[in-house]
Amino acid sequence: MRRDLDELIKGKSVALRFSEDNLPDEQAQYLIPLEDFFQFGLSVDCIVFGFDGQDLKVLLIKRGVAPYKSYWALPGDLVYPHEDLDAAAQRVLENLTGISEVFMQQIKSFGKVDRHPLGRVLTVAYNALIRVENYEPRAAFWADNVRWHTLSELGELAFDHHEILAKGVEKLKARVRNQPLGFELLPVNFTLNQLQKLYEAVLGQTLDKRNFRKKILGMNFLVKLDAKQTKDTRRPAQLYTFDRLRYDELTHRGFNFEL
Amino acid sequence: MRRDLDELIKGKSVALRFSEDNLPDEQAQYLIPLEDFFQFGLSVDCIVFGFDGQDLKVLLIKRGVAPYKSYWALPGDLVYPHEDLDAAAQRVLENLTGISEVFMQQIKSFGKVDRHPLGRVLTVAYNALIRVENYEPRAAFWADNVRWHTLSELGELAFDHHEILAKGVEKLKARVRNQPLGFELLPVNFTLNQLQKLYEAVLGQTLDKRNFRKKILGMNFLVKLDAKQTKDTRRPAQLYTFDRLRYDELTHRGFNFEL
DNA sequence: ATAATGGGTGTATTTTTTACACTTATTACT
DNA sequence: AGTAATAAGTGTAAAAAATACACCCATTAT
Repeated sequence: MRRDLDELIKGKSVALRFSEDNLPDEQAQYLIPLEDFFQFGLSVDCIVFGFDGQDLKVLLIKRGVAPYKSYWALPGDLVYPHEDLDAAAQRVLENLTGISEVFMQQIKSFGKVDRHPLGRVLTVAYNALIRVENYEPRAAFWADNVRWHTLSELGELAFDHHEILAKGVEKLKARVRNQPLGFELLPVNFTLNQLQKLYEAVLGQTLDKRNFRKKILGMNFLVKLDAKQTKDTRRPAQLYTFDRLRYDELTHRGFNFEL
Repeated sequence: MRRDLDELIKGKSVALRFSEDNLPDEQAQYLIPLEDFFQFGLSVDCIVFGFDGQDLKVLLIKRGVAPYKSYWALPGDLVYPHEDLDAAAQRVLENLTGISEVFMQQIKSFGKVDRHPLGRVLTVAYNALIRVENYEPRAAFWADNVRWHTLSELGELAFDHHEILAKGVEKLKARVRNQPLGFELLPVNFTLNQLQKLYEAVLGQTLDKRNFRKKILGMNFLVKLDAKQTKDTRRPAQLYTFDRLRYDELTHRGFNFEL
């Protein structure tokens, strides 16, 4: 196919004038050989993290189409030609899983020549953090199935998604050391033990309960609620919520949240 | 031009078989509409940092071609269709400035629809750190001029390069807090005062001399040399060099280099 | 009533960070 | 040859942060 396209655009150049933009006149014309230019496919892949109270999970879809049909893969697809990158990430995730309006951050781009069997496709990976309670992932479009996976129980993934996922996890770990986590992954109201479990899951190490509380509470971005947890627990646990304003203020000052 | 290309590939799809790859047989065929696929241009932009002993500098080229002819810009150009991304960054930098074999890290991709006046071009930005002494940048290809610029003295840049540069500086600052800097930016042998000046330039704050030395020396990746600095200074300064092995060992253990 | 379970609390010790001022080796000048 | 000027170099005490550590509490299930 690469060759088909090459054939199609070979030798063709386009001379352009841009009347509408603000370039000086003599610069507004530019001759460009098509074959140098529009040679690339562009996709986005979303690494969707969730927390079930115990383990850090990642959302994968089972591909219903070739290539890599019936392999588990990160939710991802081609970007539309007239769509911004960040918007594409949101759209693709919604199309494939039904999850919308999600906190997302660009992680890295992957551009090996042969990473996609159909041609030269660059993919931009995004980390997404979601509250599992808020979303019921449902397979759509060409996804056969959608499911949360524990990081330690992954089989072979489609394309180079294993490498991409590893990078996403690495970035998440780096992030948790510099800014508070939980806004996005925990329920709006949560207990300190839930928060600690989350940190332990992400960092992959246990933390001292008293020291953790001292530190977190000392950062002053948690608000103690009147309510307590009423669930099946034994002693009811104090509920907290994040003080977004206070947090933004702190991050703006370059505050360090390292545990 | 967008329209010209649209015209060219409109309605065309390609059915493919991949005999050479390792996909199961029934997945090896895939029908793909061309207009969804090869719609994107891909470029790399290099943010080249250097240190002159006083200020942090960035290497810019003066564009000799439209668009943005005679604007200062980050060295960057289109990626070849059969070229890996990281390789492209090295090649582009060498083509435009003569600088080769450089330490580079991918920073971020920029993909706004309108960021390039000629069409949809995604760019992947790289941070490069170089020893100014080792390279004599010379303009080549379509570069009219190449020059080191101080960060505080920048005019308007081509494309969205101002945004890209800002991101690169931000990442450099974040990096200097987690791993030692200087391997790439300082001469092989250097004095502690040079190293301190570098840290101060990157972090944008002054540091206490005694505390800085205590900290840096305590990390044990500096080797005291027999030589002293013979230059025009007053009292001759002790020269040091980096112990690369020791440093790699530390980074591998997740050591924290924060000042 | 009681056993079981996860929730909650404080202090002493060690380590790290910070603040701070004078002496030394050289060059340039007279 | 003496002296002024300049950047290099050095240690300690006080404050802050990190760590280690063990028991009581409020509820549910039996």
